[in-house]
Amino acid sequence: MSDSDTSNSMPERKRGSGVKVVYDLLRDEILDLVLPPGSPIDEVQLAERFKMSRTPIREALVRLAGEGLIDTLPNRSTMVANIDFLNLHTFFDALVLMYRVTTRLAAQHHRPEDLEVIRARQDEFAAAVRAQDALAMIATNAAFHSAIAEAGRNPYFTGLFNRLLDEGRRILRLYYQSYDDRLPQRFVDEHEDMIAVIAARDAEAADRLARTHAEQIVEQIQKLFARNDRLDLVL
Amino acid sequence: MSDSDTSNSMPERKRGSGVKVVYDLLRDEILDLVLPPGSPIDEVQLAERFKMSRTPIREALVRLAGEGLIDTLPNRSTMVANIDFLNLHTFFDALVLMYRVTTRLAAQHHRPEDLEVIRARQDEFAAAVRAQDALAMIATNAAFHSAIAEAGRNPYFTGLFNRLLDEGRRILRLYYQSYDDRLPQRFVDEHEDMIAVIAARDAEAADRLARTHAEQIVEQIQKLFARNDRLDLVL
DNA sequence: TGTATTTTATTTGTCGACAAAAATTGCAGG
DNA sequence: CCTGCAATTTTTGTCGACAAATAAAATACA
Repeated sequence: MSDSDTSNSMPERKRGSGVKVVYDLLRDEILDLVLPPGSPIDEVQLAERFKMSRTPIREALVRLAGEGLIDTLPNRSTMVANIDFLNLHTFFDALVLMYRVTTRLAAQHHRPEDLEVIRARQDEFAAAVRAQDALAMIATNAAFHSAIAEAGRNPYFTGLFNRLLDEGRRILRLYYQSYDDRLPQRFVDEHEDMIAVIAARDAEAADRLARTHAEQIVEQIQKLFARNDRLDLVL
Repeated sequence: MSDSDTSNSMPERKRGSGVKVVYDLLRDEILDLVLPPGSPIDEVQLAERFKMSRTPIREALVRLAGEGLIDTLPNRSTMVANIDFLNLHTFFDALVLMYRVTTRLAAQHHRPEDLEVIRARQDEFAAAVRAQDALAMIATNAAFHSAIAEAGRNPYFTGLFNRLLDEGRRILRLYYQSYDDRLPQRFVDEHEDMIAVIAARDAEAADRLARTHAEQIVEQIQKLFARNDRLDLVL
């Protein structure tokens, strides 16, 4: 055996890092649907899984609840937040608007180093499309647009937008785990166009492109829904 | 003596209510600048002030940190979040856009009972203007627009908008506590116009009105800043 | 006197335990 | 067999205590 577990009863974990570990992992598991919507969350189970007290677990849960990723009834069980399919249009409205405004702001306020990051994300997205890896497409697409939003440098918008992208990741994964459609190559091309107009600092064109791009994505999602709604409607 | 403190060592406080009490009060004190930006927050002091353990205090602080009302350095002191005067334009951008979109959605999706609430808020705002109570104006104005946003029924937008209104409350209070300018009667009239176009379900007019209204408020704030900047510039 | 280093004090993160609330089970009576 | 109540188990909110990390103070040394 290696030296990693010889005389080691210390937690080997730095003070204050516990919450972050739990928070990050739970967050990923929720967004990846490893913990599907409605799953009960047991504090003591998590406590023994991470080998720490319930206190840091609880703090992580409070933060997740603050972001709307888990629902917590007082004195009652806490569970992974459900997806409100009945009001999806509010999600789409917000998503399209944030696509537009963040891309527009990126065209206005980006700095040279931002473009490199955006370019890198686009390359990753293109690779995912080539590999026809639907899950990777979802993740890299979100990262691409998040990078654009960061270049816009408005923390209020990036905050909301990242939350929307997270929620979208959950929604898409819900369908792409059974149907591995490949997102069209067109999205890759549109991303290229978006990079071009951002680099050219053309705010109007950026807005226009982002809008049509977002609306196409929304349409794509709605198509998936229409196709699946007659199968597993479990209201 | 009455029977309220005879044989009463019970906390007289319901289980689970502690966090909410602390959260609500701290939140109000932060927004009202009773706790000015940069104030240190001492957990144990709060604990003895509210006569409870540090645990619920901590949970309230985590939630406040999630909303950006306090900043918390790991293993270091936590303090009331500062106002980023250098990037106020990002705040204004977000505020104007949310004014527009929430008012537009209210015109599209409001129900009859929403109008009654909005009307009530507007009356309160008008009363505050008549009384020339600047602090009440700030609060009732925020409540008025928050009610409009609720009528728009998009939780993503209302969430961000309420946060922006909170931040605006802090910013305004910072100046109105020394300068009790009276916000012009024009705002009252514009509010009336907004109610009218919302009731008429005229989304375009609602958008237009909200935009000019918001931009006037921003202008008002910027005037205050220009006037005060040459006095207490403490960079 | 000023600076570096050790010592003390304060504060924060974590823990185990306990008590209240809800969920579950067991039981009695119809 | 079902229904309503009592007892038990499980789960959640709170507490006091302890230890790590940092800040402050004290001391040593140049």
